[in-house]
Amino acid sequence: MGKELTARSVDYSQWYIDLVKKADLAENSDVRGCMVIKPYGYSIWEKMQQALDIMFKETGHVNAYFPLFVPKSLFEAEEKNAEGFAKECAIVTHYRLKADPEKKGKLIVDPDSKLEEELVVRPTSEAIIWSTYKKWIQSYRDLPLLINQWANVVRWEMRTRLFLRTAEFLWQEGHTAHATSNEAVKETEQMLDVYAEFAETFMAMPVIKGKKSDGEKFPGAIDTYCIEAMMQDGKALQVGTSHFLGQNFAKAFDVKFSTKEGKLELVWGTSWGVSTRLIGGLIMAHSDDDGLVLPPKLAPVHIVIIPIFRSDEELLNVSSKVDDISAALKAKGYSVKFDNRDNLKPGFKFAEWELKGVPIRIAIGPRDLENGTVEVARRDTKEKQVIKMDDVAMAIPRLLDDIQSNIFQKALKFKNDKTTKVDSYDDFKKVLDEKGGFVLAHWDGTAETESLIKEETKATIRCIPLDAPNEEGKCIYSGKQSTKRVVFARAY
RNA sequence: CGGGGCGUAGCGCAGCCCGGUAGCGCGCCACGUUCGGGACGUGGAGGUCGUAGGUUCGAAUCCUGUCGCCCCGACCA
Repeated sequence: MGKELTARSVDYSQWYIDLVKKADLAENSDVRGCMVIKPYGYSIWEKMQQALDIMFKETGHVNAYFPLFVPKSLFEAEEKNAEGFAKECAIVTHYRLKADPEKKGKLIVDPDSKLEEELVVRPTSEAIIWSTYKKWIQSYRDLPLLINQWANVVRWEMRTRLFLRTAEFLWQEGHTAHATSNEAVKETEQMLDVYAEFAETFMAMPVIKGKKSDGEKFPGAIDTYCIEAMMQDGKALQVGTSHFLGQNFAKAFDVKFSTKEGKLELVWGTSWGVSTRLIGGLIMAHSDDDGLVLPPKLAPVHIVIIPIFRSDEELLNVSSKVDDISAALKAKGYSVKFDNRDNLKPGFKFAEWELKGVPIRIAIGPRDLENGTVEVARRDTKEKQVIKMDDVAMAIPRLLDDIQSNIFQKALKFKNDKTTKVDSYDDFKKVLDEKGGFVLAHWDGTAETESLIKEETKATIRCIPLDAPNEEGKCIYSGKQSTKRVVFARAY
């Protein structure tokens, strides 16, 4: 990726794309706006899925799967939702091709196969799921209904960027139905907490939990909660959302239940999701000029072992030791890769695995065999130490824990250092241009002010933080009264 | 949809202005020397130059159309 670029340079965006490609995570597909996730990139997604899925199950959710296609009449049922997504939908209008009578070997859409009703390729699944929930929910005994699905969705974005915004992406979407507003709000907040915990514990990425302004919230939601993370160029990235839907979808799809008292009431809903964008966030939050830095809890390979050898015989000797070490580490549940390729020199392998972000590298050569030692190098700080072979199985777990927390602390410090309180519009603009990051400022709560600030500075209100203390102040733009600071930032 | 750029070997690119045997680097294959921080030598395989048409004795190169991609905007719960 070239030493002239650093993780925080103005060319961050290009640097990021290059890294995604060089680390073998993903590439642009020949299909417009779509992405091919390569095996190494996908394995990171699988690690994320595993961890999240456990957390969803622990909070009482189950997995199911709903159709990719949403009949247009269902899609338009919840007006705000439909309107919000209308401009970025792929639509199926025909179901058949036929041989082109004009051009041999070519196919055309068969005009006779026009669908009576178009099918929208889901940009999100509320419509199809709530139309199904109507059939599933009759009584308070059917509630709460706590379902998640792992799926792909399609949003026909004008411009795309690997992982951060692609025309098709993978995600999970939870859709729950509840008997009371209070319970649904609790669910919304609980899942936001799950996301925040996942981001901080697994991704080692500190986040701010908050609510979106009315202008930024999910179409069809009463409240949109989100977690916002900071990338190393100081820009914000929304990495998860949780929506309190009120009774909007229940109304649109006529989903009612009988209460214990025999009354018929509309159910209350939530939806929440995280996507493969998390991978982009992970990369941009931790990587350095040598490549990815993966937190141990999400690294597909925890430890790579690189043999140093001159001859087949030396490789054989090293290998037998490696087998012992590798077996001991695997027994503790770690993923271990023995890179015994004989066409590459050790230095090349070091660089390559660093590029891929493997947290720990162990090198073993003839010298180590003599001394009963190995060289252990950690990816995050690049420190190397020589330790006794017998100590490896004990030392590695500690080291991995240390790496996990070190990466988090580093990101936390960065986030805190790049978070600034400002009280005037001039300071606001100055901080955005010179320092970047999150800017905490008073806002009068109006959509007009929000959109004017966005227009003039490209900064958006990332969220109204849940933990913001009440504080009297004046809106930096309009000077009107405000009781809380909100988080502004330029964002991806 | 606007502004800019690019389609030539698996990848990255040169060649095009000024038409004349399709090249370079990386990677790949074989052999040898190397191997504790991105090795080297020798030999080899691999391309209808995005696509359609035109000009020409002859087109990667000139002309026209067309398709696609990338970057910057507009757009983006």
